[in-house]
Amino acid sequence: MVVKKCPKCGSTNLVRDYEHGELVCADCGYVISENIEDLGPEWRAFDSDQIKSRVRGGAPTKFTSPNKGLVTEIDKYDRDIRGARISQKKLAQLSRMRKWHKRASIATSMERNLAIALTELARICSYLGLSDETKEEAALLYRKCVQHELGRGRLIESLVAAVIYTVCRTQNIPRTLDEIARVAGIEKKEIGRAYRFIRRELKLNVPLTNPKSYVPKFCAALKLSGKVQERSIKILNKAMKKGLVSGRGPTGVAAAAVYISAALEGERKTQKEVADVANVTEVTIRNRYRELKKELKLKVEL
DNA sequence: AAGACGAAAGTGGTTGA
DNA sequence: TCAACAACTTTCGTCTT
Repeated sequence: MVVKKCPKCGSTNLVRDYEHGELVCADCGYVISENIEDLGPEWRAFDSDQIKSRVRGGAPTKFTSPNKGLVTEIDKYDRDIRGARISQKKLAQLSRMRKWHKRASIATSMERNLAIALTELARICSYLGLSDETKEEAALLYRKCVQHELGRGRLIESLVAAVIYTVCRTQNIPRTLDEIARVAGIEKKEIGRAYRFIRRELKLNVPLTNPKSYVPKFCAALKLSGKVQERSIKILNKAMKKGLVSGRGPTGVAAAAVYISAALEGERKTQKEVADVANVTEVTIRNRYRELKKELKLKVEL
């Protein structure tokens, strides 16, 4: 995979905001591109040699389809290979073949489980606006869970939700347990339990949620400028050095930083507006805001 | 009238015995 | 499994713009 760097500060710690198609530097807040390009393999060919060398590659292996994308399908183009029409009798036969071919391909119970899980996974990812890359990562992790026989005595859906949550955390994509619980239709408590379980069993090292990754999301929702984003990131960097971040809810910290930055940049939002998009209360914003103001000696004029 | 502020009491989750 | 604990929320009264 191509590792991109921030042109401003050189950091590789980039955060994606898929809802608004932006790539943002987590260290200085610089907005790198309006449209996130496809980071997957490039299948273009520029001359005939390349065409020859690449044409037999086929599509990239997909973890989201039950058979990893390597299917033999009987198509629905009811002609023989010369393009002549097929008789009614043959047509019925073909349709039966299609049916059984399809059934045979999801025959074992594990594969049936996967088929259900991956459908659900695709649905949730789409609702959460997650990229294909993230979706594939989640599908891969789900397969790993199945191999390790996690998920026994657990709803398929809660494992799927937990896997998605895990991948979002590792990829620094700002999605809260609440958001995932809402679209998955599973209780937050249940997802959290499944999440801790797979983290323990697979010995995953999931980093703490960085408040910085929420900044682009909140700013976009509040229609705030890139200036505010950069400022928020700066504030959060300082806050982290002072230890004002650990132990506190990442959304609350991020919300306070955005609230302060908006005021400093003359794009003031009310505490309630910020609180709503961050899904915390005004009181929490006030508490974090007070800490930040005190420790960082910020001069915020009302 | 609306927003900002903070105190006090209540809630749900984590942790350590 | 239970109790202590910290973070967060709810609620409410007061002050500021």
